[in-house]
Amino acid sequence: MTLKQLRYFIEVVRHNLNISRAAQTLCTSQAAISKQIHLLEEELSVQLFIRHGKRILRVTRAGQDVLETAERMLRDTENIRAITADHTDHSRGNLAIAGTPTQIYYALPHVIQQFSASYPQVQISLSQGSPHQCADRVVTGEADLCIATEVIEEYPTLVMLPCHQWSRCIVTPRRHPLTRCKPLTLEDIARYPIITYEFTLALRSPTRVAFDRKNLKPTVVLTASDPRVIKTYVTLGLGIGLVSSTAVDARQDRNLAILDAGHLFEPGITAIGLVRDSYIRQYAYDFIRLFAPQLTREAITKVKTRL
Amino acid sequence: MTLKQLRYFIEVVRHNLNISRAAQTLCTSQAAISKQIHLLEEELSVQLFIRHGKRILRVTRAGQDVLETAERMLRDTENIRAITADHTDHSRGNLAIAGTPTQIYYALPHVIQQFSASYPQVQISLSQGSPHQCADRVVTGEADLCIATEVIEEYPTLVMLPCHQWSRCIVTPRRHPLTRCKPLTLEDIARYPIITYEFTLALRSPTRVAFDRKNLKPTVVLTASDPRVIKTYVTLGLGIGLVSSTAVDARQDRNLAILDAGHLFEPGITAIGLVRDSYIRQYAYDFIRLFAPQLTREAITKVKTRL
DNA sequence: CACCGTTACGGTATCCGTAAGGATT
DNA sequence: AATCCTTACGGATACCGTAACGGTG
Repeated sequence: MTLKQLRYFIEVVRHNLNISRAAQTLCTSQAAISKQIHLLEEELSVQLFIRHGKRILRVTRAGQDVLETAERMLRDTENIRAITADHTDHSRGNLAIAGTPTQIYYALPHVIQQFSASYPQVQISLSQGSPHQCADRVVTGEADLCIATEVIEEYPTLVMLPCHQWSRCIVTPRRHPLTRCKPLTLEDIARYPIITYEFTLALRSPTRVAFDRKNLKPTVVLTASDPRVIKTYVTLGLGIGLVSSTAVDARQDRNLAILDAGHLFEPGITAIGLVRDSYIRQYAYDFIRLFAPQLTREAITKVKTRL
Repeated sequence: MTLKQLRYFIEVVRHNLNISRAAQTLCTSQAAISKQIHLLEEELSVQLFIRHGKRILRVTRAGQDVLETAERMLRDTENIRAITADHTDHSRGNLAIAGTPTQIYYALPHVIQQFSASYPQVQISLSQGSPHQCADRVVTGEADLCIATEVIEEYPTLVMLPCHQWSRCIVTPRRHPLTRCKPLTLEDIARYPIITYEFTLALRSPTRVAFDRKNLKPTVVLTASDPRVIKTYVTLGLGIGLVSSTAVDARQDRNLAILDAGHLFEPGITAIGLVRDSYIRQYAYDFIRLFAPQLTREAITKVKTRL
């Protein structure tokens, strides 16, 4: 059993059981991968794949179980690299962050500015996506951490650290009838077409629950994951926006009216996601502390080692 | 980075930084190990060892951190082997149990008899030692599980599953004056020289606490980890024995008087120890259930994944 | 002097890439 | 017909064991 064999196995599974494609990303030949996997299967005397002739159809049960452990081993090789990199040079390295657009555009710029000042040698890479896409990137190792606008619990290897609460608000064109509703109620809101995030009105989401409780069925005319998109279409008069308060700013959004809706919906929670087994470099701890001061190194280790 | 390199590194550390001895257990040459470790250090661009000329003095801090992760990786290779073995043949394999003499001689025989009847193809190996030695064997991977007479919390990778409570008793030669003390008190016991386990009267142990509370300072004339040894010397009149009730049997120990002391000391707890990350084979789960029926597969996984 | 780690060297085994073969969609 | 996995083969590479070298206690 070699790391290479496990690596190949994992990459084939990740490429939908296509050895040829896996070979491309691994910079080797199909034959090499095929051979190594056969050797692995021989050594373990287990079929990892169910084959039909010369096609790989799916992963066996044994293969599934092996896969989980192999993935941890691969993560551990990355951990070892991170450990040694940390020991040779604290201040140099990469930090890949996956975040939702709200975080990337509104919460992070200030944090990253500060961080970059103290760690000019650390290359930061940002990628944006839905909360689940972000979580995915962390689990697969493409990102070191994710910052999402909700707590994701589907992944056993992912640890979510709650950071901040955030409330929701309604944005409308200026002089919109809603601006005269004081206090603002759910009934008022439900009267107008809504533009909001993809998952805001998903089943059992806090907002959906709030409307359901009053038997209101608001219409959603448009969804987007980027609050700037939402605000643009609100300006065009397509509907009213239901977004996070972090995504609005009275000065920047002068062409919009901002109506606080914190009293109408349960607050949301921003959380940082990490892979449980992953080694966190010193500067990553520092980054997290800039984002959420209560998350000290000790606090994080505690959450990571317990459940 | 290869598994071989990590394996070599770990084994050198385990052999007190002696490459030559490590080479023996690894069935290879000193030169091979030396080279691979240098290659590893080069790839990671980190010194794993502090050397003085051609002596290896100690492990660097970086080396320590790498070691921990490397050990998990090695454990994971064992896990993969166990996984695949489980899928090819549920009923064949090894089960290495480390236990204290009390468990090995008194609690386990019946369990192992039953187990062996349902899994005749599983080779059981028993090793005995002090609770800490047993825990050590599990942590280093020499044993799959340990059964100890106390809960050991020093090892972060070790998960202890409480199984049974046990009480203590006093064994004396027949017609000993103590047999006439009814009810038996701590003061009575403290009047005679005591023969007991090594750690029974350690600081803050339940027994020590009981004596301390009454300001009694019993004398211990002899300690042993094996209750049969203790009983032998009790028979010879050296003193009275303070042992676990599991270690006495009215029929087998006819030449001794057995006095229950459950009302005088806090009960002890028998626990099974497992390495958190380890894959547990089906028959091992079955073995554990034979020993402690409440420890189902689900119960164990729960404890293993949470803290 | 005994022990030990490092370096050098030659043989072997392994692994890769190319290319051909065979199976499936 | 196109795609894809497997097998075969030759060459390059990596690895190991032996042995000599250089430090250390």
